[in-house]
Amino acid sequence: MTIKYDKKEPLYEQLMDTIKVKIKNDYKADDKLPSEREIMRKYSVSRNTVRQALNELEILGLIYRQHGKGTFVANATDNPATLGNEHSFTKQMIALGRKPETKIMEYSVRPANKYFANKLNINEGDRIIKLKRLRSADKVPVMIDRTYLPFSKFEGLSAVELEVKHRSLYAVFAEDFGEEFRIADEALSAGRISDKDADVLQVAQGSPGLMLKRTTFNQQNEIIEFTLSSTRSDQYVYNIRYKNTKI
Amino acid sequence: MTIKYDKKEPLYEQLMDTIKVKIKNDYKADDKLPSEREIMRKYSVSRNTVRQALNELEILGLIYRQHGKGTFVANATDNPATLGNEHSFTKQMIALGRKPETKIMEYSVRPANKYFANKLNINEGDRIIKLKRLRSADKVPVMIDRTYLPFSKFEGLSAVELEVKHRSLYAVFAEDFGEEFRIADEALSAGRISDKDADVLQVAQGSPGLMLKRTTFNQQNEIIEFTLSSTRSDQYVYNIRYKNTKI
DNA sequence: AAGTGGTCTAGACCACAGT
DNA sequence: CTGTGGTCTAGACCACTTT
Repeated sequence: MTIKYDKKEPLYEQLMDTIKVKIKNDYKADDKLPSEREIMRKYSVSRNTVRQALNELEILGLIYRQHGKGTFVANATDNPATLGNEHSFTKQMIALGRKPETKIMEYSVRPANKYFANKLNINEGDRIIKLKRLRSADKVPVMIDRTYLPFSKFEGLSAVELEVKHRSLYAVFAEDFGEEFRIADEALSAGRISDKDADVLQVAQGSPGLMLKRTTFNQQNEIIEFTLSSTRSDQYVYNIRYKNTKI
Repeated sequence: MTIKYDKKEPLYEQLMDTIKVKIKNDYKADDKLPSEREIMRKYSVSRNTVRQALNELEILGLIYRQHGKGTFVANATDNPATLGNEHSFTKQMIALGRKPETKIMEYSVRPANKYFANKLNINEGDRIIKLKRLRSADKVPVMIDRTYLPFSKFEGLSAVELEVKHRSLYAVFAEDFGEEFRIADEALSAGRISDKDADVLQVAQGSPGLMLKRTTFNQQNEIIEFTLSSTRSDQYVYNIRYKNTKI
């Protein structure tokens, strides 16, 4: 792996990606990385560039540093991403050096029953779009999302945009439908993965899973999305960073 | 406010504090800060030093930058609720109309093993305080917290303060020890409640539970707390509200 | 003493936004 | 075009850890 000037990507990002791959393939937790000065010589970049790459990796929780001792690989299962407040599955997985994939298992339009009418704050019988997606990382199934959308707001939503063009749901909401989200409420709990989902996620029946419900509101405070997610507990950790804003 | 070389504090931290005060007193949300080059001249520091200070403020969520336009004051009330407010177990239960109770099951001082030394970023063998607490709501057991603190920072911590006087851990940290938290990283996952905890929480063995790890950093970025929580999935839901800042 | 990460300088050029 | 933040270099010295 070499670092090139002519690429569009900044040097420190190329360096980050290179180190990410090495962490994933060659190193294990608490292994020592080469010193900043060694990395600098090896890739012919300045020390500031090396430090910029390492700073980002530190923020992502992939490495930790000890003054006077060195830079070490963090335990990936303990502290995966801290990613600000990034709650996009795809971006989280990329940040962790894993290859995300999303497969649409179902795309249908149907009348809302009482439960979903209530969740989307529409009338029973109004049409809704149901989108069932399997999220994987490095070919390992991680999460099943069931997303329910009011048809009236997203008529013409194309599965192709999501699956083939790899656009995020929020990007399509904003760019194709002018629906910018203002608030997203998430509720996390633990439960047993249903037998049907367990087969898809390739875990034993009765396995525990992280369950997530999300309700998203647009700028006019209308509900634009209700999603139920079921997640393999051994493959996914939900990270949140709280900042004390009091100065 | 001036920046001085002779102080122990690095220049960029002095600059951070100076700008923090200005944000608090002189600016309001979305106000434009002076450009990096202006700040550089004003305080006679290099641009890298200015950028280091601004990077930290950006990570803290106090400012945001726009390429080509400038640096602006962020809205302080954004993104997830700060700890000590809605995410205090006690306040959350009160908000739900339930009567919270906390019982200290264990309070001990012991040498840190490798795992906890690593988690608290101290040396193996350094003393730590272990605090095990059972949280209940309306007499129903909900959560077991195991909190580990560096003894060097909290020598003299009294269990009485917590149990009898009903003060929160964060209140005691701040008021009795001058340790204000700056960042708290939480990792949520699902798992099976251990047999020992299942007895205490009065659930069947093997029941799923919401597992939480929290690492708290003080203003100097030192770790002041590491907590492991095990929660009854039928009694506790973790809620987060995301707000969209941009637009 | 030697090696590590942490801080700092004084430059330079690039990419983006507004005139 | 000017001014902004973003990236990058080639040095320097400091603070900490281990030998």
